[in-house]
Amino acid sequence: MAADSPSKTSKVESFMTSDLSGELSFLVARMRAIGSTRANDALKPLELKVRSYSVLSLACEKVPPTQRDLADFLTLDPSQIVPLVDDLEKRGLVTRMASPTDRRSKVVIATEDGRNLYVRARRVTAHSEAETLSNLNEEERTQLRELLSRVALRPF
Amino acid sequence: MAADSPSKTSKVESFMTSDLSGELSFLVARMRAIGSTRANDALKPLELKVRSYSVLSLACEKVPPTQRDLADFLTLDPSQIVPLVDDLEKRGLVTRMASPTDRRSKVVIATEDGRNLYVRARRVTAHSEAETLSNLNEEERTQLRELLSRVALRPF
DNA sequence: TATTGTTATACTCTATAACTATA
DNA sequence: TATAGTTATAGAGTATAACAATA
Repeated sequence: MAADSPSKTSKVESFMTSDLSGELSFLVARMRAIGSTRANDALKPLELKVRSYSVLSLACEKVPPTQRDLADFLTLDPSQIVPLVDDLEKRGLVTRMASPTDRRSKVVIATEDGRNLYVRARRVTAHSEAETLSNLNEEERTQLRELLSRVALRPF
Repeated sequence: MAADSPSKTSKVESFMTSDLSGELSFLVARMRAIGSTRANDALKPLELKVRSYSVLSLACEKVPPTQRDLADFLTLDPSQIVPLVDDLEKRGLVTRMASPTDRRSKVVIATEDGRNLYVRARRVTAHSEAETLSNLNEEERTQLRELLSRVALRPF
C-alpha cells in the first residue's frame, strides 16, 4: 500500500473529528489495514501470513479442526481453505487426516515441525500486536480484546 | 461468502477458547467480515458500499478533502480513489473542484443530492452498526468506539 | 525535484457454481 | 437428499510503476 509508507501525518488529524471517525465499519477497516499489514510484515520471515498462521494455530489445538470448521471459524469459503492447507501441507507443517467418524471430512492437524513453527510465529504476532496497541495500557488492551470477542466471536 | 448464510453455530463455539480467539488480528478480521458484510448489504438499496459511503461522508464535511486526503484517511492507494470518485461524480453526488491554492489538487465536495443521500445512508449504517453491536450495552459500545479510535485513528 | 491525479497492469482476495465421494 | 472437499472461474480489492500537470 503506497498510501502509508512515509507516515502521512498531515491531514489525518483534520478528519479525526469527522462523522466517519465515529463509525464502526470505518474504524474496523482502518484498524485492520494497520494491524494486518504489520502482522503480515512481521510473519514474512517465517513465510506465513495472518491467514496461514491462523490455520496453523487452529491445527495445533488439542481438538483439531476439519476444513469445514476452519472455513466457519475464519469466515472463509471452504474453497479458500483448500490452497491454504495445501501450502502448509506441502511444507510439512500440517497433515490432512481422514476423519474416523465421517470419511467425508478431513481433520487438519499440525506436525511436530508445524508446532515448532507455530511457537515462533506466536511470539512474532504477539510482538506485532503490542506495537499496534502501543497507545493502550494493559488494562485497555484486555478491555478491547474482550469487547471485540463479544462482538466477533459468535455465530452469525 | 457462502460460509455464513445459514448460521453455522456448531463448531464456532468449540474454538472460542482457542489461542487464536485472543489474537487481535483474528478478532478484527472476523469483526470486519461480520460488520462490513452487514453494512454493505444494508447500503445496497442506496447503491453505496462502505467505501463509496465513506468518500461521500467525507465530501460532506465542512472542510472537504482532496483526493490525497481521502487516500490517506481511508488507507487506500490514490489510484483506488479515482474510480470511487468517478462513480459518485457520474451519479451527481459529488463534484471535483480544482483547489484554488494548489491547482494539482482536486477537492471532492458533495452536491445537494449527495448530501441528501448521505443523510439517508447515515441512518442505514447507524442501524446496521447497532445490529452488529447488539451484544453490547450503550456504555460498552462507546467504550469500544473509543478504544478503536485510539488505535486506528492515528497517522501510521 | 517532488507531488497530485491518472492510467495500466498484475496480483491477491472473494464469491459462485459445479463436480466427487461420502452420509 | 444433503454435506465435505475440491476445482474452475469471474469479480472485487490491492499494489506498483509510469505519465502529465503543477509546485
